[in-house]
Amino acid sequence: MEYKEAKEKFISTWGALGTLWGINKAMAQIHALLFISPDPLSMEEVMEELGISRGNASMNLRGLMDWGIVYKVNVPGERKEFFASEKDVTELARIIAKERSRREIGPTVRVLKEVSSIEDDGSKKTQELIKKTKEMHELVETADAMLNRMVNQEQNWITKTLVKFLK
Amino acid sequence: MEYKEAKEKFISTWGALGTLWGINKAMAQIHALLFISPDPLSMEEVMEELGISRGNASMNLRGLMDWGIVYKVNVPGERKEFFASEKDVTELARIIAKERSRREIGPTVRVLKEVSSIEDDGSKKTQELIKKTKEMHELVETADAMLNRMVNQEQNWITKTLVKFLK
DNA sequence: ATAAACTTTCAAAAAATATTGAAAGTTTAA
DNA sequence: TTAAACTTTCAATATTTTTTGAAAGTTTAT
Repeated sequence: MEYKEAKEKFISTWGALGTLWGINKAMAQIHALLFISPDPLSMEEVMEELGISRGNASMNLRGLMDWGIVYKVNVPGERKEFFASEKDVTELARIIAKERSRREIGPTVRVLKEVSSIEDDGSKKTQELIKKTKEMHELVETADAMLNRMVNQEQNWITKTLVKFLK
Repeated sequence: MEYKEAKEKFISTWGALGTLWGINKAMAQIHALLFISPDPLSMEEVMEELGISRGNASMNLRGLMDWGIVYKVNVPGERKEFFASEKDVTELARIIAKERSRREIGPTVRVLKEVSSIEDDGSKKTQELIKKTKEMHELVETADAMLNRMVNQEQNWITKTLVKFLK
């Protein structure tokens, strides 16, 4: 396997994984392409490399910028815009974890909290609803907090400690 | 908010979250319904509660059984089949983490390993591809291992330790 | 102020995914 | 063995999501 094949394999695999995670194929592939590109790419180059339309490239590049994992880069002497991906994988993980937490977990936790706080009318089904949503609330909150801590501040201590157990 | 509203809110929120995670709406909603139901439900009851067709209920119940989070339950004196969800949230988390790891992370890790092992021809772009896929490989593997450890064996020790930091 | 170079927007089209419902299949009781 | 009770399958349909491409918008150079 040489460069071209490897690159295509990486891009398509990343795209497929993205799909499973609710990120559309084009967006995941654009990210993959920029991630392995040594230099920033223009929209034209992205379209060309991935065989996608101008509109698609434009919208998904903006999507990636909204996620905070792709930046516009100014190339001196060039009029058009160039794009580059965050290259530090740990920073990438930090951003993704944070954004997913904010966009998905947050709203869910709020509903779970709300539902688990309804008045107990004494019926079996109400009690079951309260009990289960309370448990779920606790689980989701704990998992979310762990994830955030892990990719954030206490990163080093926790990573080091956990790594001992993983070896 | 009383029972009916709370229940509907929980089911629809869980369904929406499922969608974001690549699980279809019906499947996530069936799970939510069974999860808060004090007793096992028949296919008929599931169809009725969620307003979905027989075929849809059948296929998605099977899907949930493939994930290992829903079981058939035999109700004495009844001919039809009844279904119940795994009720322990930590067990639920364990099963989901394990299955996602097996189905999604595994194949991705394999490709990353393969791509990062191509021969270095000395070119800048090949070197960047190797470097980036190696880093990504390491990150994904570490995250996956952490997740698995966390929901598995060393669960207690790690949870206790982390919880100190979360407080 | 003009026009060339470039980007964004968005309605329409295409593609992917989920759902239906009825026919085929299976199991159970008598 | 028959038929009723129930479940599964799958082609057709509906829905949702993604993509396109051309018109509208913006920026820059002169």
